[in-house]
Amino acid sequence: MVLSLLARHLTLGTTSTLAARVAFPAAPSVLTRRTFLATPHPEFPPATKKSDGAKTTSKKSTTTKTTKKASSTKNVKKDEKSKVTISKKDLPPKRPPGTFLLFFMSYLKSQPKAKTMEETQALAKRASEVWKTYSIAEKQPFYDENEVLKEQFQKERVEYFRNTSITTLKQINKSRRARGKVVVRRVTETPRPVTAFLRFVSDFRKSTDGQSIMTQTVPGKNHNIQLITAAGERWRSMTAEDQSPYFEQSRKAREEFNQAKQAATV
DNA sequence: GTTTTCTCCGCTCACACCTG
DNA sequence: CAGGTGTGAGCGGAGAAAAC
Repeated sequence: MVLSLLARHLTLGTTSTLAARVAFPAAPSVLTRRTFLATPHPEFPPATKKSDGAKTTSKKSTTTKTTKKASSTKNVKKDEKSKVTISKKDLPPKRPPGTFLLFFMSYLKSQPKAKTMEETQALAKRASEVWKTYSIAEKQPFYDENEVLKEQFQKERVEYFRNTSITTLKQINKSRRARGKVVVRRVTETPRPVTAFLRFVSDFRKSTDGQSIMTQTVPGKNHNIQLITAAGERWRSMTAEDQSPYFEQSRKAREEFNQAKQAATV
């Protein structure tokens, strides 16, 4: 299992061929590779998520949850004031169907229509069986189609966030939260400038100390957490003089960011 | 709601700082 | 004072279509 995950990662870095994708079907493409904070976070966690302790899980902490809930209630009045009617065209573009779904749709067209729920389920099962027997060459057209659709989707999404007002997004998210769905997050085209400490973390990562931490194996502890913890200790032990270049860089970046923001609003 | 597979993304951890 | 900003590995789950 661990080996297969490792192999998957190694493969991802160098190839995006169909062969690799078929060998490791769940592997995301290099282009769409995402990091936690590069990705916008939900303003509010999904209602179903719960904390189960300090361990690394996909659950949200309860404290964050309650405070977020409180701020949500606080904003209700504001939302009502700026209420807009949401039509279908205001909704964000839908994700494109995956390779299997593209195959599934074409498979359904080639089969007699299902008359009952049981028949539909049987069709889905048969489709998956057929899909599994397909060779790489036979799957290729579906991967190609999916690539085209994905590219189109990325463009549409950028366009959508560029043209959709905050009021509309708030209205959409209000409805989504009510249904227990994850909120739609605006994709920021110009991320905020990096802080002094984060600039230091980036340098620390490249340093010999940082590199050695990343190659150490401590069971149950993420390399990255070790690295940032060590970076925090180092940061606190640094003199103001040592820290000043980072603060200076941060200050400059912030100035530029603010200037660009001002220029954009004029 | 149910079935299928695949892709994408939310979330976790640590840290400090800054903005709204 | 919450949340966004950077780093990234890795897990879990939502959502995509179609039929009823």
